[in-house]
Amino acid sequence: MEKSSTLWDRSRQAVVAEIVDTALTLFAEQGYEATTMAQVATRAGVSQRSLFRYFGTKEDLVCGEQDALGELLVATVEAQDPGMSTWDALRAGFTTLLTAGNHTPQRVLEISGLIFTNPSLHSRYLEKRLRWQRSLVPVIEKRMGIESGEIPDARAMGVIATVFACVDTASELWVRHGGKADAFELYEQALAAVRD
Amino acid sequence: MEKSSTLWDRSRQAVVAEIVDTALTLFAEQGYEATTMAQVATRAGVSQRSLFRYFGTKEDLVCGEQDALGELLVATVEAQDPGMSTWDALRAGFTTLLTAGNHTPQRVLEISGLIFTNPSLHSRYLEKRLRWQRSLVPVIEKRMGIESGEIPDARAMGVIATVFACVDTASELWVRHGGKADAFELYEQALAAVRD
DNA sequence: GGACAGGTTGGCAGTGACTGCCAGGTAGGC
DNA sequence: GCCTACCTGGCAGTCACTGCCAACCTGTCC
Repeated sequence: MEKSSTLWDRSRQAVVAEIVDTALTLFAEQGYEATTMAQVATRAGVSQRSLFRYFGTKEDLVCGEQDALGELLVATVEAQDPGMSTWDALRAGFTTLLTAGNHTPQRVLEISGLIFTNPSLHSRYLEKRLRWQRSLVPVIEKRMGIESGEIPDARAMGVIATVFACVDTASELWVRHGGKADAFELYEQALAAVRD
Repeated sequence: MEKSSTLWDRSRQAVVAEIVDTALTLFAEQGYEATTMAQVATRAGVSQRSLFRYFGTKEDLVCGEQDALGELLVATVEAQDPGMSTWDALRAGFTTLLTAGNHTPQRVLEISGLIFTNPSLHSRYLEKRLRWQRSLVPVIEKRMGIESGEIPDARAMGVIATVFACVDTASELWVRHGGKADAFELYEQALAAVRD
């Protein structure tokens, strides 16, 4: 059972990767909006119905793997030394994400470019990021010595939202510099301006 | 020409207001997703085609007026005394927004609730907010004594994004407290936690 | 080897948001 | 009254996405 499940998983992973690949190629060729799911399905050699089973939405073709990264982020932040400052713990989390993606820098730039230039993709991405923020709340509350209630604490939420805001700022500027700027440096600049 | 345009504008405003009203009623009755544009059109007494001419998308039925508020925000921030700190200028902008809406608190709560509970609405809202942020960049750069280039400055973008993050935090918590909390106080808490 | 059960795939028909096009109406300037 | 211009409604079409059903493939138990 384990072996077969692993086998299936592997073939599934391969199919998913190939679909993403053809999709990104098509997006690069014709643009995101102009590419239909039918085209992606045909080119990738699966039925449209199966395509929608693999990726619930068209946007997931681009930001589908975000969910896994979110869990990694939360886990990493949670694993940081409790003595470390909240800011440093969150930075450590994002630093881990930087190296966790299994994509080449070119591909990351390509995907990020897609996300930042396409409104519907961008909002989808923001929505996913928001889920990360929510799942970080208890972790950060604990770290800040705040008792977790049913409704999050404004201080914890504010800190989390701010770090994400600066990360987002850095990402966008990194993309607009064509990947030539140092994203980490941009993040530090943004956060320093905020915290004086 | 002026008079007639005003007349048209007025009737147009009335139609728009009535459509929004029926839409919000339907959303409250059946939920946002479960309500179709055809229903809204029929109930409001316009054709589906005209409904889509008034509101380009279903989401605009809820967050359509945001664009006007964005311009007001930028204008207000720009009009603040140059001696005032960046943070205070931005706060002044949002304070103006608080009183600018022509809705009752109940309605604001209803709309905010819709936005925060519905993912597609929420991301649409975030996207609009992002456009506000972009248009604020030159204003804030000037205020911070930074020369505006083609690509925004990380410090200015970071500060703007942070203020929006805290405003968003305060709004969400305000909604989750059923409108019973002081949104302004929540904002101050969030920002204070960020800036130590 | 053959029946069986679980999960996977493909086609098909449908819904709902949204758009382009065309015909008809309606208000304002002459 | 006439013409121009804009607004409106209806119609048909596209596209993302879903439910349903039949075919299928795979490993299992007899």
